[in-house]
Amino acid sequence: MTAIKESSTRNFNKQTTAISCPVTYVMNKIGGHWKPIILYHLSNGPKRYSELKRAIPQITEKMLIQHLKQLQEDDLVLRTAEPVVPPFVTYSVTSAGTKLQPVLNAMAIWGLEDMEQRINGPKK
Amino acid sequence: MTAIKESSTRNFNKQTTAISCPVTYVMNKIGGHWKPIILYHLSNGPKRYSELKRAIPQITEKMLIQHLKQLQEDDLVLRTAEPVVPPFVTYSVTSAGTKLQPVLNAMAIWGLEDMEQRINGPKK
DNA sequence: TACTTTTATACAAGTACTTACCCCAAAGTA
DNA sequence: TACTTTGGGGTAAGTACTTGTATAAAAGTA
Repeated sequence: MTAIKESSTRNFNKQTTAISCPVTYVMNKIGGHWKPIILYHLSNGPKRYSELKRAIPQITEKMLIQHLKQLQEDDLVLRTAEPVVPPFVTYSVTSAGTKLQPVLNAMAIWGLEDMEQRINGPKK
Repeated sequence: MTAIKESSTRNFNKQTTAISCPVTYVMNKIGGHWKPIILYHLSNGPKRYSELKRAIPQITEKMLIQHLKQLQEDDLVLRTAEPVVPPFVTYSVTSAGTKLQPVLNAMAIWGLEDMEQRINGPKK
């Protein structure tokens, strides 16, 4: 997960901004190219690690695991492992993750509308 | 604005994901640590470049200009320059930027609630 | 003349994020 | 024995994002 240099200006800004700006706080949790997609695939119900991997073919395993871990730390996703061999691990969204869905939907709606206007021009 | 390597896998993923995932599309527009803050300061009315700079002391001029440019390209912010010396430049939000405000608010509300729960624990 | 103000631009260096590739355990199966 | 399956871990390299510092133009002012 590549260590972060605590003392960097960048990191300091990130920390302090996240505290004073709730929007940045949210973006730190769902930013990056893969997290919204993972959350989307999990929103239809729990999925196994390998199902996610198949559902998102472009993602590398490294990225998938890394983001799943971060989403766990942020309490948006729950990991359930059964101690069998081969392993059986299931991921699902938590209640906090569920409450986030309307926000993601609102973003999606704006995004779709914006894309459309950019293609067709503003409607009369 | 540091050139982007068109052929990189990363850039390819970014492009294709933005097309198929409207949430990522939105995040590409308002992601980064400074854009939401700039939009917030502009939401209360137009501001001059130097006013923004004073309002956000931690930001470097480089970052401020860069993000303002990107916001212009994304049609979220409007730049109005009067041809005088010294320059007089005003920034304001466009209609697309205004329509984005409710989304930002929804994010802020979720963020505040999430922060609170994380501090006080879940309420009964 | 020298210095200030405003709105930037250019270049280099530092830091973070992503990708690519190789490795592992333990049980089941051919 | 050799190979497959599942859910990962580790390291290095490539790419993007942020910061830091220097510089500019043209008018006004000390």
